Amino acid sequence: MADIEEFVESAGLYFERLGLSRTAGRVMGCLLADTGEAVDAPGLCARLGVAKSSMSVALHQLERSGLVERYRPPRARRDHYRLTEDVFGRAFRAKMTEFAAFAALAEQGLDVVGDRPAARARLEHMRDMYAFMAREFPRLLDRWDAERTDAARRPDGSDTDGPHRLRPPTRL
Amino acid sequence: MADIEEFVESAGLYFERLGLSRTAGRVMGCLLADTGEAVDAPGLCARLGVAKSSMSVALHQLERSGLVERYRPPRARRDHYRLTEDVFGRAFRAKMTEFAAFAALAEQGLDVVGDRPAARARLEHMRDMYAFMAREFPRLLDRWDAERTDAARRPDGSDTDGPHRLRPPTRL
DNA sequence: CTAAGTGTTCGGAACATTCCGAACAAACTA
DNA sequence: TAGTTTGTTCGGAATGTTCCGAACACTTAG
Repeated sequence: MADIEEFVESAGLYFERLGLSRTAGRVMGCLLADTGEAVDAPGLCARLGVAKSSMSVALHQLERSGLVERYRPPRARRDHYRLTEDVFGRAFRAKMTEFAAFAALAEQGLDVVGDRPAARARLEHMRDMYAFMAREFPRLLDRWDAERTDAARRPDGSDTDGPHRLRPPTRL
Repeated sequence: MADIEEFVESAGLYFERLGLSRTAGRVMGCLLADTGEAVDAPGLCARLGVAKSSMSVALHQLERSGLVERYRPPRARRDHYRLTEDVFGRAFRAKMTEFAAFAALAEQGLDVVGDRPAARARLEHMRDMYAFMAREFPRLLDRWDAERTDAARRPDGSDTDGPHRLRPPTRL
């Protein structure tokens, strides 16, 4: 423990379960804890010991899922990469679309199931529950943002609870 | 479209993205839309065309994740399987543990990262946000249950909105 | 006690995915 | 424009996963 290498590897595992590739997860680990703000592809290749082709697809993956953005510093020859402004908000929003997808799956089931009442009730329950979650989850995000800025306005700790009040609202 | 076979296959894909195996996902599709309440392993094997060994591990997977439960009807020789009482609630709760896991990952990062302020702020943000979600998500489930039973008490449509009021609260 | 039936475990085959190195395309410099 | 650097794409090797069939426990009926 207490080893950065292990953290990067753990991040690889964790983000892999989210549907990314292993190396993409390791890149996330590097961007989160190890490297500074501005990294380039060759640096990440050397850091993780992977070919630049693998790094290319991994970075594309991260870019398309909105977790990482690419930018070109003025007068620079190569692209640089950094975490998106609101990485975790995007990750949560991805979860939300997952909920919507399951609601759609239930809808598809309702289209093909006959009139057996038990199955219909089951699928309607599934559809409504996932739709409810897809609808309410963004509001949870809003609440998080609200409490966060609220804690920033009163950094004396006068708000009630939650660990999120302990820090200023640094826009990571 | 409008084909049960396609729905079962879609369910296989969708639940596969949740970490289950493909056949386990197909079994979920069958239990959701196709088969009746009580199915046995040989029936599912014939229905999906898989070996009974694969079905055994798939059903174990579903049982350990709490989506399916096994029971033995009185005087029956073989086990039967059905969806858990609160399948989707359990699925959501699994998501919640995923949030907690990511909070723990951030904590691990805080243990190994030095005192670079940017990285610390990033990881603290990550930890607090995921902890917030892990904490608040169950309350969303509670709200769902509350509105659902509320809609059941007043099935005249006097509650405001949401598709969940359209059905009686059949405990699937 | 014997035999039939049910469920699990294991080794190997089939399958899909990931990754690397090399070839390719594109952009910038001189 | 020629040459260099950066980034992407592609075929093949390697890795990991899933599935099947067979062998193995365990239970129950007769």
